[in-house]
Amino acid sequence: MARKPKQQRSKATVDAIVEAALIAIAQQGPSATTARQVADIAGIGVGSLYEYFEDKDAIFEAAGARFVDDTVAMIKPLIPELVRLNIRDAVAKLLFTFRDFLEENNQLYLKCARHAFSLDMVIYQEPINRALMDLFTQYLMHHPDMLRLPNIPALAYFYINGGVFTVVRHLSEQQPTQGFDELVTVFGDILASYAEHKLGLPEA
Amino acid sequence: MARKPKQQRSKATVDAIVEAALIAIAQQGPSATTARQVADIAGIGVGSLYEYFEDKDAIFEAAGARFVDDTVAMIKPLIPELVRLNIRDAVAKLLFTFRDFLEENNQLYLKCARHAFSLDMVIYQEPINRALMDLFTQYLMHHPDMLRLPNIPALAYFYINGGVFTVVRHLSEQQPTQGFDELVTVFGDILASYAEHKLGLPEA
DNA sequence: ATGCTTGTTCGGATTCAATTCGGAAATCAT
DNA sequence: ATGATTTCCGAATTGAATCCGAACAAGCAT
Repeated sequence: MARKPKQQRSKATVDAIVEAALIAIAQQGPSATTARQVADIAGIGVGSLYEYFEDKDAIFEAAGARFVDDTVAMIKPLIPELVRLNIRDAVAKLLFTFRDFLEENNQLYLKCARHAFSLDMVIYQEPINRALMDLFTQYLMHHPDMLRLPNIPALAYFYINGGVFTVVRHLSEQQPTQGFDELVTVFGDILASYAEHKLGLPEA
Repeated sequence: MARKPKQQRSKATVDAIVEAALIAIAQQGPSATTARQVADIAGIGVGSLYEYFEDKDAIFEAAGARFVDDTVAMIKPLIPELVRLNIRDAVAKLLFTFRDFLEENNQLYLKCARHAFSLDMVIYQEPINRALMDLFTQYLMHHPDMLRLPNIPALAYFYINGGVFTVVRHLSEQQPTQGFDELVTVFGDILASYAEHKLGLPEA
């Protein structure tokens, strides 16, 4: 970004640009949105875009960062509560909250997330994965039996990466083959089965 | 523009364009590759690109289609063999074969796959999912006990979508947190645990 | 308030990639 | 081998991305 916004006025401009980028991405995806469109939506001149952003990609990265930060901010406060639930309930609570979050603002974030899984973009989502990994870890700490599970890192890797992608894809589906509820059940069952099968029959 | 190649000569040109597109995408991703680069790699003039493709996106779609067809062609013949194995072995065999396939040609396909998970592109990958779904279904048919499993469609949806994404992401990882082998083990265990937990203790 | 410095906005000018198109070259059919 | 068809191409056009210096606004003394 060429400059740092010093005054309140320019902070608002940067903010308007990021918001506009999210709207444009949701509407048409990043590759189809032009700089002029973003400027128009933000209600500013084209040239102003480049005062605070190196190029179009930098704008999209900032928009992605906004999404990621909001997502993390949604997950973090849930952790203390989720950690006390059994696996199925924790998974269900998390997924329903996540869905509601993605559906907000007329699916603004869901429609953006559709474009976020190019593995080049995915690095910017790392904070989300870290937050979920944190949740996973803290859950294990509150259920020490589960620390005996084999392959915990690989399990978490698959569950988190595969889970986020699958949920976003399912919610984006035009005509889903099955309901979200069934998916939530399976998500919970898979993890619970793994734990119960590998350990014995714990879990209240 | 958008003509059909009639002669052998032009078929070769179209082929060269598709190959060139795959190479370019692997190197820099679609949004960073220019029409001129593709033409240069293919060893043809820029204008020739537009004889058989509407625009740059159409070229990328064709490249994607090539990848998808090759992938399906890799999966299909495996099915009869996989269907006779126990879950863990079947999953392992499939994943190792899939990895080798992605690693071919100096990771050409792996490096392309990195860019294929934007959910706009993902529709073109549907044949891959169908092939995997077919494998899943036929596996169940050969192990009829498993037909009693609850939520099979949702299970398959999560397992296939999440699995493909996770594998490609892991293989693309610069410095993986865990080995591919651990991931394969978890993939097998997760599915086997679900089956064994839900049914009783089947599976040889 | 006034003058000065710094921060901000903007749109015309520039640059570069995508796409078009008409003519030249190759292939085909007779 | 000649006319018809197919293919190839690169110069010209188009449009989006980016730059930049003039014009405007805010901060801050005095």
